[in-house]
Amino acid sequence: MEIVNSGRYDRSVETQRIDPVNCSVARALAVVGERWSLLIVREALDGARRFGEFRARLGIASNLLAARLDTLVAAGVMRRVPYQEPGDRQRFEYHLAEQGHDLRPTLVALLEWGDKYLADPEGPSVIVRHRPADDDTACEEPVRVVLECAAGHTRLPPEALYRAPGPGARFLGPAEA
Amino acid sequence: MEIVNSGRYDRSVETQRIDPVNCSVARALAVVGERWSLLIVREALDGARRFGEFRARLGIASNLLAARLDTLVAAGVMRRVPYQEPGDRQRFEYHLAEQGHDLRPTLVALLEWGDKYLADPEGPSVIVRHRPADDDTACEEPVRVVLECAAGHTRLPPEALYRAPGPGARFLGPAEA
DNA sequence: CTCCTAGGTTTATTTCTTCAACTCAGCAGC
DNA sequence: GCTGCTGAGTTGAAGAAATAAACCTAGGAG
Repeated sequence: MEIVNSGRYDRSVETQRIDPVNCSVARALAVVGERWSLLIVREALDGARRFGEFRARLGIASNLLAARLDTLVAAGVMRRVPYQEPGDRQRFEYHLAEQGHDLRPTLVALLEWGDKYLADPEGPSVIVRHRPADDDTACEEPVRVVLECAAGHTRLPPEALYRAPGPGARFLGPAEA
Repeated sequence: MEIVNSGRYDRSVETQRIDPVNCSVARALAVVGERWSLLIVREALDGARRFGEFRARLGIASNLLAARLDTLVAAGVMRRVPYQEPGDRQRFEYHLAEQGHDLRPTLVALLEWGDKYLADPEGPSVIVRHRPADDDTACEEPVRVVLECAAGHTRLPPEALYRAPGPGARFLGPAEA
């Protein structure tokens, strides 16, 4: 029953535990909802790649960091990439895979929420800005996350949404509302 | 060697634990990063209000549900509201506060990510749609989360962002990037 | 030959989850 | 007025996970 890939426990994508509803939010949380996972991804998005870098930035215990990196690699969020400093042996660093980059909106949303309700009295410690690409204007403006529907209505307020069943819907509970 | 800042981070809620960096993401996760919190908020956004409703939908143990609801109420994400069914004693139900509604973008982002990478073979089980308001067109189109900068550039890809220090920035680690 | 360093393991202790059983207050039926 | 039922929780034991700290390992430097 153990799906162990390289270390002790795994239960990453096959959790069976925290997936009481057939919902992608639950499945996403099964992968990145563990205690340090999103913070690791955040640091990776900010450029961290090496074990010690994550460790120093986050203050996480090394065994937990190792376990979380294993989970994230197994889930395809990060890749384990060998490198070799001149005059040193081969080691590994951890790069974000596409899946990891795609967590950016989630993290921006969380950051925004935290800034709004839990900010430091001095203000936010981090601002996400628009990095100008080659042909783009050099805007550097702060970035926010907005909800937009396929018809083009944008900046929808949270109340303007509702959940509708999709093709994979499965109603297992008694009270469906 | 441990960089963990000794005792300066009690000001927010009761975190104490997962706030190694002065960052709103970490603080947000201290509030809603516990194992069931976001799922509870999701159900609340979908209309759940009563203890038993959350319990039936999520399959969570009742003591944990009670504990999480307490945490969410203490953090201001939900409100505990008395109600009384005719011919029954007073009980409490749990309504989302504004803070809770503002988690919607985070949940949509997570849903989108889960749909992209972990979806059911049959497709997503839930689609978030635009609910038409009174004066609005009845669009009902699916909703996505997009990144938009203050200069109006919208649908930014994840790579187009970078983290810049804000007013409350505090650099405690060695490598700042 | 020993020390240093990055990148981890191992181990012991504390804390959190889970599951199951139990409480509590009011109502309904007998 | 006693029994049982229901929704909303508490309590307690057992297992899993988090934490902290010590330990290991492979190569290079002194």
